[in-house]
Amino acid sequence: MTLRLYDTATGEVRDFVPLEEGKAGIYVCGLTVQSEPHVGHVRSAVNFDVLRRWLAATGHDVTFIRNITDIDDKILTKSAEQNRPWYNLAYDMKRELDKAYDALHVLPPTYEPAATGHVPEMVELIELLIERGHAYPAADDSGDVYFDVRSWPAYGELTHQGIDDMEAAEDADPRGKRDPRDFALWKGWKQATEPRTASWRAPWGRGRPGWHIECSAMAGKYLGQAFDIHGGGVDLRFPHHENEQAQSKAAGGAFASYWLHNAWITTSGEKMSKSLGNSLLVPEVLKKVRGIELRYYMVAAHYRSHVEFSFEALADAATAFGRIERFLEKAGGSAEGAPFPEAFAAAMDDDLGTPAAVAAIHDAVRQGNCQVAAGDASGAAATANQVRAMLSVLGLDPADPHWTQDSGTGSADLKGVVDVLIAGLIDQRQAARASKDFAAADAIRDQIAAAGVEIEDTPQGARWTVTGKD
RNA sequence: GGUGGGUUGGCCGAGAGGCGAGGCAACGGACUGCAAAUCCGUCUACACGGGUUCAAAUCCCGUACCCACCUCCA
Repeated sequence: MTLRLYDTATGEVRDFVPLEEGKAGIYVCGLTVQSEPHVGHVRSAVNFDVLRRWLAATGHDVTFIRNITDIDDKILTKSAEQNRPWYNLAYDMKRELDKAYDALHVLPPTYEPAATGHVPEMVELIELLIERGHAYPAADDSGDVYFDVRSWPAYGELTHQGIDDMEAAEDADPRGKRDPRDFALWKGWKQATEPRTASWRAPWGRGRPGWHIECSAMAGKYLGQAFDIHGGGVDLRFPHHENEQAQSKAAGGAFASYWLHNAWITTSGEKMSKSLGNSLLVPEVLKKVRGIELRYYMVAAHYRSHVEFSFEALADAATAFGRIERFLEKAGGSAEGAPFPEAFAAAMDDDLGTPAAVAAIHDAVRQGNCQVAAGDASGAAATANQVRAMLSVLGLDPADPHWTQDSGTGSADLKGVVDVLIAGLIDQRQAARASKDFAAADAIRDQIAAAGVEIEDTPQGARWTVTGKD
């Protein structure tokens, strides 16, 4: 069984054949750090995190690059409004983003290049494009440099569009451009309105890079002129990815073999976006559910499906995930070395079919619960190992230290203390039940429940878990 | 105007010609002192109108509605 991926460039599911066997190079467009991340942003990160984990789990040595765009128009505008340096705003937002990724257990990339750290590479790439006749300095004295779309016949191939069918931007300022669709590789420094710190020296005068050239330069630097997978949100297909590909190919590289695009999380039917102001910020959502539950909610839908966000559906997902957690608490098991059930591997290989993969997990949980009920402890533990192996691929193993450490230092000590206290109450309740004083037994159960601890009666006696909910 | 995606049960959400995804909720049963948890069962849906086929949620034609992109965007 080989991994098959839906390549948006060709519009079909294709076998994944890496350029170099056993390795995978992935470039994912990260964020422009101009405001706090919302759940849509982390969905994208989670989707590609799952891709990366599955590739690693199936024996690939993965190089995963996710960039940070830390200079652009919006960052400059916002920082001016807030009366602080642009790099301070970008850095603050970058830290917020890291927190959100961490809360969802999105693994850190192999490397996370920032645009401002790669201006020389971008300048070099632009020079090459000018040499090759695919770019030109603006005819006016703006200091801009544009990509010449008419010089690149394949322009539009990624998104299957003809240049002449594209609407030119209504607000496009044609000054200096040969074609209104030409896009900026370099933006000349506007001395009147922009800080000098946001400009760099270049053969065409001071300025800063355009958005698209950043990714071409950074992908080329860290993954080479040809690499395996390029990912991002669907809205980046055009213009961003189209332009990236045009630049990199015009410069002589093969660029990405596969293009993967994840769909939206919408709210009230519309795309969540900074400009629409309908964003659900990650910390807000995490007040209602744990990070692992939010991640489960995202993974339970296919990455190419639109998800209409609702707190109701999120609560359902949290309940469903609770089933899995309860089973693992009962059955134990370790995370090491369990093989993936065939249904799970087949689902993941089929264009990362996480919904079917989650269904395979639930099937295993049901089987494991039956083993627990039948008193088959070793069978249940073996099933639990499988469940944990599957969950790990999705970044959802509740026993992963990443998820267990966040209850604070000393929680292990605390658990020992609570265990003694609860055990005393459970003994009292058992005594009451033995003497058929059920009113007293139920009173104890209610008392414990009020503290957020749930009692489960089993043939081996009562066991307790902290639900944290009432 | 061009390009891409969608419409599935009470809800979320898979599937892509036959073999009832999965979860949540609800109801019934087993278990339990009663519950909870767990297990078993019930609820047979695919926007609309045609067509192809032994067989269509799936393919074809048409219609309606929704969303995204066309140079800020995960």
